[in-house]
Amino acid sequence: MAMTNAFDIDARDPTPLYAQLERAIRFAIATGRLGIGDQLPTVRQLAVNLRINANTVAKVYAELERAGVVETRRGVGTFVREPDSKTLTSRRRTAAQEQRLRVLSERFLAEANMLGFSPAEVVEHLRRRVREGE
Amino acid sequence: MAMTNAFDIDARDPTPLYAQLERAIRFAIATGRLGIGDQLPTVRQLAVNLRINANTVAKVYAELERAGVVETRRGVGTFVREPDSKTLTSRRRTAAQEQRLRVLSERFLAEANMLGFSPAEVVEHLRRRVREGE
DNA sequence: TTCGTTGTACTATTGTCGTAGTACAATATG
DNA sequence: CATATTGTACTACGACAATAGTACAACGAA
Repeated sequence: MAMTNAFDIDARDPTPLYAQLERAIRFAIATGRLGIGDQLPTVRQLAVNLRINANTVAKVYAELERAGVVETRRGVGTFVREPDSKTLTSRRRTAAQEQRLRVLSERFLAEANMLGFSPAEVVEHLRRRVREGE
Repeated sequence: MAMTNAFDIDARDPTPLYAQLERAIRFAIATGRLGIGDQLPTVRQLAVNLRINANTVAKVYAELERAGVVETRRGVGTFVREPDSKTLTSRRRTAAQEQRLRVLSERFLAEANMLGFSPAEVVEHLRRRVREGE
């Protein structure tokens, strides 16, 4: 059972809860903390854990279902789906994307720095979290 | 002329515009793109540039003023203030900041993932950058 | 079959976000 | 002085976010 639950949600963050949760779940899958076939918490259970409304969780699950990230079966649960072949192949690596990653990274490091984290600390933080799921 | 180009905000991002703009301005100051005493664009001008409502810009300026980041003078403009001494010293490491870093990390990795970069690739990219930057 | 669980689908309510428009106060400039 | 510019304050409106509550549909298991 994938019971490392409680995704990172911050009600004080101005980003909508549903957006935070969707990111957190995709993050968990991308880092391997949630593997293919793993069951996600039930709508009601996760709502209780995160102290948010069940409707919000249901909205996220429905969106992830629509995106093909998870598969939901009534009366059973919600499970991580195998990545679609299209999702994997339709991504060319271009110089423009490298550039955008650099910009993204710079902004990320700067924002973390505003929170009082040094670049080295941030890298270490990320390294640990990405490692968690393998 | 102060700031020619606009700040980086995205209406498609679920994060509220005012939050994006506030972050962008703080970011510009933190990275030195906006120096102490520099004038920010006027409320109306920035609204036109970013194609958002003037009220939204005004809300951000008011918040930054309240936070002591900028100084506003009617009929004149809005200017970057000198950092308050308290602002510098009161940066203790708290659990809330750790939580914010986690949320920030997830947003970052999610965005990078949409560019086609896996979490492991992103971490490696960052690791190299940080090492080079020093 | 019955029962409980899970996802889904509604209604209703509250608060926030963003826009549009107007008016006003303070300042610089001619 | 008058005028334009800048920030501020306010109303109103539509859309969305989040909540609470209820009911229903599909499935597994007893």
